[in-house]
Amino acid sequence: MSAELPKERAPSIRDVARLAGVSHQTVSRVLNDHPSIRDSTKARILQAMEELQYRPNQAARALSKGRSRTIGVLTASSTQYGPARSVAAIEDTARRQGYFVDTANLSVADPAAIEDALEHLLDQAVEGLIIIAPQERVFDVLERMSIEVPYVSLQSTGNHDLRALAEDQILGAKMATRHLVDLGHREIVHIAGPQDWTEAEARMQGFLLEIDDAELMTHPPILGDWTADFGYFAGQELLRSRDFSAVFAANDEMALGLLHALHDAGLDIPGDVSVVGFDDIPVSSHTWPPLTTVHQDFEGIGRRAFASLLGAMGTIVDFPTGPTAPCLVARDSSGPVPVSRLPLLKRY
Amino acid sequence: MSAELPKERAPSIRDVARLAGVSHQTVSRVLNDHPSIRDSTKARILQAMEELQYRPNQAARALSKGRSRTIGVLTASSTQYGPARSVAAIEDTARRQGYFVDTANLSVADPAAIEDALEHLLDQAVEGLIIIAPQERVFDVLERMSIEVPYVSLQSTGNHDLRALAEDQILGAKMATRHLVDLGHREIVHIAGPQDWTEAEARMQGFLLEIDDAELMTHPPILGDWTADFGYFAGQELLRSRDFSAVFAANDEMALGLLHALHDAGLDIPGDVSVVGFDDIPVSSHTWPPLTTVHQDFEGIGRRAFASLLGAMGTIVDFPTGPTAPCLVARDSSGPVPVSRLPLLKRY
DNA sequence: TGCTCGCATGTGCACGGTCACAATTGTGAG
DNA sequence: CTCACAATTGTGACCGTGCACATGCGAGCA
Repeated sequence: MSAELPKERAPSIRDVARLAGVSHQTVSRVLNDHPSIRDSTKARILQAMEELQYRPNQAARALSKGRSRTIGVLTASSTQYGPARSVAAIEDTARRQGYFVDTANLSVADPAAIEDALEHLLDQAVEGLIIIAPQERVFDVLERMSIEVPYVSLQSTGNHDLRALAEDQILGAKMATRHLVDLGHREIVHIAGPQDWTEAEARMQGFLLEIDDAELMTHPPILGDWTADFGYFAGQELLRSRDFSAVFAANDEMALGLLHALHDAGLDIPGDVSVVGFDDIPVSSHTWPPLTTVHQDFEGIGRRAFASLLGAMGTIVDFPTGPTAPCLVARDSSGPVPVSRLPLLKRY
Repeated sequence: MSAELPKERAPSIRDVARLAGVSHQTVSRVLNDHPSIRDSTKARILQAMEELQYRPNQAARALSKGRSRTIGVLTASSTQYGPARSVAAIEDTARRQGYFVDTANLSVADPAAIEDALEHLLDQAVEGLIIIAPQERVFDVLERMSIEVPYVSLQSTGNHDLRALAEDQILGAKMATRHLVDLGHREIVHIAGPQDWTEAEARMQGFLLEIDDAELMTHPPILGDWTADFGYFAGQELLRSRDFSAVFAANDEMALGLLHALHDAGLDIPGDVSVVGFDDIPVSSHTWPPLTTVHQDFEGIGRRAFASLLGAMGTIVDFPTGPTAPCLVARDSSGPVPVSRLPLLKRY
């Protein structure tokens, strides 16, 4: 904690000008590195800035240029590992490009809250929006408010060039499913994410496509809410009502809850049941047993989203946005289908 | 994605004034709800605003008032559950109070990066700073840059009125340790967090205080880095070199890694070894076995930090900041000390 | 030598609010 | 009916930068 008592105004471009013996405009030119300035003048000005600890006033700049150099990030799940990671990457990339990032977090995703959060971001005159709250409702509100700012959704609704992301999700889910099929599993069930999340849908789609490819059948996926609690609940349900030798959960948290339920029932993993998750959150390699999952490049996704937004804002993008294709990380929660599986499961 | 072609300037206070047939100043008064305005006039102006979709320009306001209504959050670990949760709470509270939040994330915590991030925030003319990067280095940089903005650290260095937080950390650690002592454990080891994190220090301190109170002895704590990977490594080390019946890990991730190592060694939890974590991250209730841990009110901490910052910024705080004392959540990873423990452990 | 041209720099205003102060209108007492 | 005084509204300057345009100056060329 600290503060200066005088509370005087910060030095302005004119203060610098006076000290350097030039006009304020010349100082401005230095700030925007205009080509034609004598080197000696420039040096003098830079020194004056240094001396006064000059710091350009963003508000004034925004006012006069009509550009805030700020983007808004609307997130509905900033406490989850993936989104948090992506947001961090967005912030990092944006900062490098001289942009500021304003975040608005949705604790509840009802329309009023969504609108409130968007209003807040718009009040800041953001030049673009990144949405990490892929519920359809958000887009409804976005539509209704007739937002005049370019926006990009991390989860891709398919309208813009982030489509690649959705494809990655499908691919990842196919890889996970294929992995189980290759291990000999024939009765595989899927615990999906919330219906209105594009990611959840893509993963489910990938699962179903692969099941179809392998000419297998499956029960309708259970629709969850991403939480470990739900995974636990789903596990209990599955044990009560279904025959299966493998489960593909749409994210690691649900997979974790599922493991818990299976353990509770005295089942061996992967002896009795194989489990595969999605995301590769940091604890996945230390669950018991360590979780087979699909690794995602959350940071790449974030960078890509920002690049895409810059594009939509009319800026040419010239920095690496390198996304990585998802890859399967086979650990110990998945294994060959047990020969003696059926009698064991029938008990439940 | 969407955009208006005309690209005309947004309506200003003067446009509203013209439409309502008043002076721009009167409009301004409505915006700042000045007391003496005729109701009829006010109504007319409000309607004009509505009609023009008027939105006050924050940049202009900031420029003329010299206040940005923005606070900066510097975080070094925004992808971890606790900090993420606190940041979300800060953002939420700030928004409710009409403040904007600018975040800068430290991917690496070297002085240059810290300085860069701080520069970025100061460029935005933030009125206050919340630091969630409690490494001492950050404060060194803060000192060196002679920041003129009030700041508050989420982890409390003891200089300001967040001291309560540190006390909570100590208390929580004491509760965890006491829990193990009460179960009959006499050889308890501690896996601590990084040395330069105030939280890690507070938890270690709580542990040592309680051990002392119980007139027990302990090995010097192992200094970790908060990650599950480290917890796993630490577990292997402990098994190789120490006798113990219980471990108190400074956070849940490390506790998780530790569980993994213990499982690998074929040990039963809590039959052979009891484990207690700290934080109560959402997956803790679904690890195997479910983890006994200390629940923290991350949101309360965030709110409290913001309130404290407002105080430092000279604003009277009049909203609930309710922090919750930490509480022990006893699950299945801790149990009575095994009678036949010593011979079993000696093997390692 | 006179004129054009490009570089380096200066002048004045606009951006969209707020503030201090002035002007106008309304109200009640004498 | 008049006047003091409060309630309401208006006027103009200013916050810090950037832009459009003007100016001064030296070089190149006929």
